[in-house]
Amino acid sequence: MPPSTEGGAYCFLHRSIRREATNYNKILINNLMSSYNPDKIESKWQQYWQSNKTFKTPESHDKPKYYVLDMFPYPSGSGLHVGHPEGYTATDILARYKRMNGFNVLHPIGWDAFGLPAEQYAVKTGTHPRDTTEKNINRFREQLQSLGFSYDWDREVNTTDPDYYKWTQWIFLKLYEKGLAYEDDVPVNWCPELGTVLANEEVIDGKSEVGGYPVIKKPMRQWVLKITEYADRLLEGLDELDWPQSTKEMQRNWIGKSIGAEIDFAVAAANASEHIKVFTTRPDTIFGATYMVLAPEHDLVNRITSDDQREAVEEYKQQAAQKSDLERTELSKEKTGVFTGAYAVNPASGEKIPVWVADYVLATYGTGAIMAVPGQDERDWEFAEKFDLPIIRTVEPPEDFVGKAYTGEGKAINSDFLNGLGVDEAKTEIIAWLEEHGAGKKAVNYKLRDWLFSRQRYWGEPFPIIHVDGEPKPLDEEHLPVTLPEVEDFEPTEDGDPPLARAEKWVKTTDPETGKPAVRETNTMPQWAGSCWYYLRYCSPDFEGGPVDFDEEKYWMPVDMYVGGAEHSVLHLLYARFWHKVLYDCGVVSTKEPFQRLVHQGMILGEMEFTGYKKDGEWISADLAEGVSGTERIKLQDERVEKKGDHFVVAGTDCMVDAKAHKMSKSRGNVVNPDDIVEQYGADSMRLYEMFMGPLEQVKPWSTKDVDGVFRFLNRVWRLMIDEDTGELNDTVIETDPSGEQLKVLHECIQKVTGDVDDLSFNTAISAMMIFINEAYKWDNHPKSVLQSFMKLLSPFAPHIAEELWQKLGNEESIAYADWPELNEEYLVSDTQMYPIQVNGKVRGEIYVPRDKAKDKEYVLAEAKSVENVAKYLDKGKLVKEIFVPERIVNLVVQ
RNA sequence: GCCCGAGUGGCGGAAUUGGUAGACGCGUCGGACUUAAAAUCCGAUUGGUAUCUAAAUACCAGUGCCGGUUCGAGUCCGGCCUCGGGUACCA
Repeated sequence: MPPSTEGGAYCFLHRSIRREATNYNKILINNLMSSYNPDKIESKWQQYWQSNKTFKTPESHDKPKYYVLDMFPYPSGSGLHVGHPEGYTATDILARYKRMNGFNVLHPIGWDAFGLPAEQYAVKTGTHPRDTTEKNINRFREQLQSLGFSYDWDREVNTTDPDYYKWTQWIFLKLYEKGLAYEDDVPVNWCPELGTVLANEEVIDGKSEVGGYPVIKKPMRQWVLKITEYADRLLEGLDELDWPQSTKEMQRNWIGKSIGAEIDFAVAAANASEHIKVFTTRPDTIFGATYMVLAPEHDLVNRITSDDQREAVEEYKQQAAQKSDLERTELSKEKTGVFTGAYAVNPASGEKIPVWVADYVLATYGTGAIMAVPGQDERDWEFAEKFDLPIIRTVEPPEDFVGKAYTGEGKAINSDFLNGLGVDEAKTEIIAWLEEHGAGKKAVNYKLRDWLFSRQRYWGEPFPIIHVDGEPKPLDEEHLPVTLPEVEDFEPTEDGDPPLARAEKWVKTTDPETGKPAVRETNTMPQWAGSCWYYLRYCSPDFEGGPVDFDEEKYWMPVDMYVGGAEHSVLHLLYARFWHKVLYDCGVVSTKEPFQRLVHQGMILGEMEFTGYKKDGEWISADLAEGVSGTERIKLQDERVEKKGDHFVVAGTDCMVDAKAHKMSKSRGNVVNPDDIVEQYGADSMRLYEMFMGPLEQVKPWSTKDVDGVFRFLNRVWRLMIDEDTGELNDTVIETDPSGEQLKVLHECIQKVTGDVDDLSFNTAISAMMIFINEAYKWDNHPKSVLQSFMKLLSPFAPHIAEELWQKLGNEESIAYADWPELNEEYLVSDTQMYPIQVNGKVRGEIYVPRDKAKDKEYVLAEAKSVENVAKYLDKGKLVKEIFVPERIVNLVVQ
């Protein structure tokens, strides 16, 4: 994935309890030798898993499969931050859980390793991006392994590996073959000061993110992928996916399908052969079209502008061209435009209407021209009002309607043969009429643009394209991969050509087919390319006959669970779906959609911060401080703040403070480094805490002191079983038949954990395990069978401690493939049933009834009424109704 | 502006179909153990009122705000407010 916010080094002052303890006397140290020691057991089991290849993906297809995937990371220089392990822990729990439930699990990881930071570092230091990338990957791998994730490391993929990008290039050739890749002159973000092209994300307010230099649009020859051809299929495919509604909605909006009509308006000027084609979703309002607008970039502008208006139009075009996209929208409150001097004929009414140029019409959407219907369009109304153009309502607004343009439902008026029809009927009617008169037809439009697929960068996949006689020509498959050439300098050339142009020997080549001189394509692919299909490579990472072995794809795909950040809701997920559908059409894959279920983990924010404001040395309220000059922001410790009403105030005052958890960022200095947490508490605590914080998909503030809670829990688990003096099992851990109570507690835990893991409610699953341990501490014996079952429940969450204790309980095999405990509902039933007794909906008492009477309405009601505190209410009034919900509640209604 | 999501103790959160609001954890307070500290263990912890004190019990209010449906609403319906995310002249 493209780099997101990166973490920096952050040093924790909070020191480990275990570490501190080492300064104390010998006895203590001896004890510590047998106390819970994550350092020791975690490295032991990580080595065990690795040397035994415990998590090697099964080769056979004999069991049901489960493919659980993380969005692979961009290996940045700052290493993992605490956001990464959140999703990774969730998927790891699922992977381990499914293995124990008899699934063949594919749980891989890899590196989205092309990208800008390594290249920028190369520009600055001359270090080859390959070296930077390799170093970063090694760091990431180590960090991931230190968290005990059960990835199959034999299936690791790396987008920068020529053996991988060979197939990225191969897929590009398929796109080219199918006519889905073409060259076009496209305006790009060109920064003259930096002498480079910038990605949209690198341009902020029309200036370069780095240096703040102006950025202009400059047309350049670019590769473009025809994703628009798949717009409909990308839209329809969404329906069957188990994805967050909001993400599907965002993709739908992005594709932006709208159904309407294309209508031709004849130009009523001297040279009357011209037509203006418009797209509209409201053809029913055509009788209200009182003028037309062309985008400033529209081809027809020059041809139809009258001589006396030419100067004004030219000037307007100039102005519009200089505006950045942002300026255009920023100034949107005030509409601008110029009359062309030309008129067109409304094909429905036969009226002559003026044609204007205005930048509120976008050249890139629809036909770049509109029929303006101020009566039913707010923008048109605004424009018409400003330039005093006629307004005709063609839909009758409701009587109580107050406002300008009316865009709602209603009967057609002022519309000749459409009068009286509703909006939908009128649309159908007018489209038929237009088609009949050759003036228009039904049409569909999309917001989705074709995908600009080339970058003027070094660190990306080279295109498998040469140019012969100025024409692009694809290379044959046998010439793949086209590997990146070595260059001295990673910056663009002085002419603005991409860095690859510096590799002259590489660029100048010959056409292998004809022997003619040829030049190689010097653009590279964008970072999205590698991430568009990596999930397929995992199915058969060493396959040499194509991007993926069809049989493996057929078994493993689609991805059953895909977890990653919501920031990839549109682009990555849409591009990957697009490629997947193309590969489906090529017969490379058997599935129409790659990711069946998708979940976004919520962002982890920094620790809660309190900020107070002072002016002239006095506290002032935060809500008053904004915009007041000379205020001073002061970060406050927790104890200097107290809650008053709905908000927090500086202790002892009425001055409000800002209480907020902020996004982690280097500049704010609130980045938490997972390494520090692992060092202090161990990987199991880290995993457990990240899952215990709250629901996976929710945004949550980090709180290091809360890690103590899960760390204590693991200590309690350890001590329940292990005698700290001997390091052996406690005397209470014995081979014996569990009591009914013990079975009840265990099976309640089994039920809760199993259900919660299925629902991804990891936080409540952990809470259920805590309850189990709290209960188990009350027992004077601990049957091994019960503890074994509990260790299985714990193992997906805290695998190291689970393996260690599993072994201490006498098991020789890893717990990773132990059978998940089976729920026996019989054990859940207690001897008595408790009923809360309400009077008029308020709880006034509770009763316990024997199990065999639990559903006996007469009995329960009689018992209920005999409760002293209930009876006193019954005495006061008349019992009018009795509500009895079996095994739930009793409510007595008294008047 | 539009589209999504969320508002529950001092804090993170729980309550999966309308059925005892605050599980579990953090923090805080009190106690036990200890020469002492740490660790550990036990108890209390939404606010208020009443019963002489304590224990205990009872009652009232309480899930962003206002209203509704229901025997019963954190949960359902209508109208707002606040925060977060996305998107923005898309005809």
